[in-house]
Amino acid sequence: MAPFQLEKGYDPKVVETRWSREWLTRGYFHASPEQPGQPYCIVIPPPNVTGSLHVGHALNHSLQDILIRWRRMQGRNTLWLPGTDHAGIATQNVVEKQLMAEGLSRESLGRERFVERVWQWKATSGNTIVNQQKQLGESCDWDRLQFTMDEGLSKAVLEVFVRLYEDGLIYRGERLINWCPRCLTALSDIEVEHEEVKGKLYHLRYPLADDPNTGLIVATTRPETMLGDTAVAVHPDDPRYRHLIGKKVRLPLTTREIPIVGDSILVDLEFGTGAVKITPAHDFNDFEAGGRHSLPRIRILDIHANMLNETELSLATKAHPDVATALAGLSVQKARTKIEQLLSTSGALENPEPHKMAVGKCYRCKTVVEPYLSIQWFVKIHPLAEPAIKVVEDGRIRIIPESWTNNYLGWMRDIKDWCISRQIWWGHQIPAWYCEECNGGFLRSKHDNRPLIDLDVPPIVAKSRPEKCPQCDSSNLVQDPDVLDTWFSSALWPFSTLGWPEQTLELKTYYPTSVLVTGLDILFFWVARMIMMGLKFMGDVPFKDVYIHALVRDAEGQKMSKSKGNVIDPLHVMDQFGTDAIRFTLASMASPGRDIKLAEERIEGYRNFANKIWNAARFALMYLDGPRTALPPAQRTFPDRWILSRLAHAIRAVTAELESYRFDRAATVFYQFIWHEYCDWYLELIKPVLQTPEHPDGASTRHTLVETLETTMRLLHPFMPFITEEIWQTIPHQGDSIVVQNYPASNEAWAAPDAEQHFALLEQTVGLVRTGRVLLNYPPGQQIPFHVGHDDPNRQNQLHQLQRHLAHLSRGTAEVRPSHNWPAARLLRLVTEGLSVGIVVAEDVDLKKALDRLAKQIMETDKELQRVDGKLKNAEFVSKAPPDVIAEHRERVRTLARDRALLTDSEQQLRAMLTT
RNA sequence: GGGCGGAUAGCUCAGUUGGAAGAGCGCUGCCCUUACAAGGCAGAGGUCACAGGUUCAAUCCCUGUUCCGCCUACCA
Repeated sequence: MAPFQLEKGYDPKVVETRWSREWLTRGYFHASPEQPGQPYCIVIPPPNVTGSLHVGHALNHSLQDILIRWRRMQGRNTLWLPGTDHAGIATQNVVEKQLMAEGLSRESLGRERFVERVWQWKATSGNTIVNQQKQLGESCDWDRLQFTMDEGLSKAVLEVFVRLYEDGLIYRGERLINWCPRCLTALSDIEVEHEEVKGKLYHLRYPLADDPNTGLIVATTRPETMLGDTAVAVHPDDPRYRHLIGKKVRLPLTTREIPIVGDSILVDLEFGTGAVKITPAHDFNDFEAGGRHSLPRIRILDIHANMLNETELSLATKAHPDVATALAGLSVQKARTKIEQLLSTSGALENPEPHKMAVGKCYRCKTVVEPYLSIQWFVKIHPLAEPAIKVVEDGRIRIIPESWTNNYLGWMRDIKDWCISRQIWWGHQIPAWYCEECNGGFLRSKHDNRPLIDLDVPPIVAKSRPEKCPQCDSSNLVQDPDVLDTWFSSALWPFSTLGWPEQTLELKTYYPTSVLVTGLDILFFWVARMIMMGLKFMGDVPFKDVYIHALVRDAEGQKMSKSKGNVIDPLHVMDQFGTDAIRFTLASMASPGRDIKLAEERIEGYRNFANKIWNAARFALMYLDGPRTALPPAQRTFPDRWILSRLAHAIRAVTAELESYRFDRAATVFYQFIWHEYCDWYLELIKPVLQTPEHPDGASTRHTLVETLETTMRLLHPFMPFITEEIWQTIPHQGDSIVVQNYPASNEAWAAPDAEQHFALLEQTVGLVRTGRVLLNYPPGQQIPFHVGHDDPNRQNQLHQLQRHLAHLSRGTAEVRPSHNWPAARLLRLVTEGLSVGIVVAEDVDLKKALDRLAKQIMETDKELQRVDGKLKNAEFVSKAPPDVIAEHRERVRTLARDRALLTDSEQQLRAMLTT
């Protein structure tokens, strides 16, 4: 007796709400080091606390959940550790926008109240994404949800900072850094996105100091920085200019004279005019060159990337008074136009030419960043990078797909020191203090009142605020106002979340984690840094595998973005097609090394797949009344033995694909097995048994039906957790939830090569009959009489055994006997590979379609025959190809020739029918 | 500028340790056959980007070319 009935169509909503809640209530996802089983741990890439679930998360999280559910069912001690990232700049921007709407600003609030305000915001809105993750069915251990600014994780950050400082791997220095004039903070190199734009290459004429009638033409894309020039460089081997090295030029618009230096690194003989202006305070290369030639650095821009005010400008650059007036306070863009005018008027501007160039933009707000001279904190990265290179080279960390390995190694070998200080308020404040007493007081910034601390002021670095200055005992200490790069705390994620620096049981059990699943976009931001920090502080890799998945794009291959309006909202899609459908879609499209172009039709297709599964379960439930007997596999009916064999194959295949992270291929296996093998053939094959009361095979067939369906649900569960749970609960089963059942293991006793062979013949025969039916315009419902036969006596014998199935699946009455015994008249004969079927032709049938088909098949057979025979006639092929290949070709020629004869025969008979 | 990946059916993509080209969607025809029309059955559709080379045999291996993505980079 079926315990429940299922609705006619699958309605995901009710099912999903119920089970996602139920799973959590029952605590299935809670992990504990005491649990048995080999540990399997994944830490989630913590999404920004400001975020909401986008389709990239959906992909990333679906893949992890598949792995986690799979391993959990395999009996591993499984932990999927969730959390969110405080996302310094991004979050600060969100809250600042809110303040702006209220007519406030962070400066007006002050640091303390602002940070309080962000925490408030986090408390009310910060869990959006977590709730959405639960909706997606993610089987994270939510009891262990972490936030990068939680107390424990902050403790880890302090510990790491202090130890790196003590090891000499963190230092404070004055450098050119990437500055975002909108976020008003430094950025690391990788936080800058480069974009190619059309600019101009300007030619400026700098007259020689001792011979103003001659001069140098320098080429530049940024004429507005010329007031900050402190030298001009030429190549020391350049015959055009070599003699000028050591002389001076007069810097236009100013009263300054600057030297001409020889520099073979900065100057490319081939490019531009061969002469380059050097502006050490506003260009990375020029900064380096300035260092090489001990040039002064003249800053002409303020923190907003505007020109300094009139006084500052004239003082710093010795610009002519009218020039300083004209330029003061202008933005870079406006200053460029103005300078162009001024130079043009003074005759120093030569013809500019169009020029492609890359501009850097802030990855958070897309504002053009400026190279900016300032004092920042840096991580000395090479000592950390070296071991991180080695573990990948040695295979202790495997990157999948492997092709990204070189990318990683290349970047790591050329890595630059990491600028970790940010001039924002939301984040981990740098644990460094400065003594105001010893240093005679600090100036404060006009903008936000931060103390301005010179490079020569020694920091006191400690995990907590020192009581007093070790030099002078003063308690007048000022903490460094900067906070750390968000990615600094993220880098510690695999061990900080497990309790480090405490030596917890969790840390011992789950570190190193098993695999890190992530998109390529944060390979350098995050993955590389986790590897470095893990090796440094845990002495071991943070994970063994790094699986890198694709980026999700829209159907046209465009990057999804709000401004383009092409964003697919996973929540909307989940609502429309069901969570299982979107999960399965993303898994099926996760082919390595290729971006995902996501179209809604695909999701719809897998919604249909879910519905198909649902109806297969309904079918099973309809026919489960009556006893069920478990016979040994070998004693079961042909359809049962066949489907068990195919199921065993599916189990092997899915497991192998999961082991190699081929989610896409696993999905194909499921689709093929469930839809085409299980539904299209198996369920059809057993209908006669199920629909016959008291059928002798009934009890065993019902058992196999349940057994295969139940196993398939467990096999599929990691991919489609909701529908499989719902069906599993409805059909006969043991246990409380599919979540905690064993994952199917391949069963050798199920393998039945003979049944598979029988099936191939059955499928081929039924296919031919059905084709014939269409050619003769017999409607699908009409019973038709037909003959079947095979050249091979073994096969002929198999056909006899299959007779009932043939008749049932072809909807007709089957006569099995050799084709030479068939009636000559009124028969459409179709032939493939020795197999013949003959379908009785009724009086009023139009034979044209059938004749066309026969003619076409004869042609194709001929073509193939020629091709294969041609190869066999090639002496070199026969002498050099392996014997089994040659034998195969010979066999093929024989079969084709036979088929051809029979087909021609059939055609003639059909034509004869036309004339009678 | 350097590196990587891609080019296979109308579309989106699998695949081949080299030996008869695959799926899904879409399309065409016939069917509401008592699990499913979100369905069933049958079918059409491809010199596997181009040019060379290796081989008995290349969609697959090698070289070059073109086009498209991505990463990276200081050509002022």
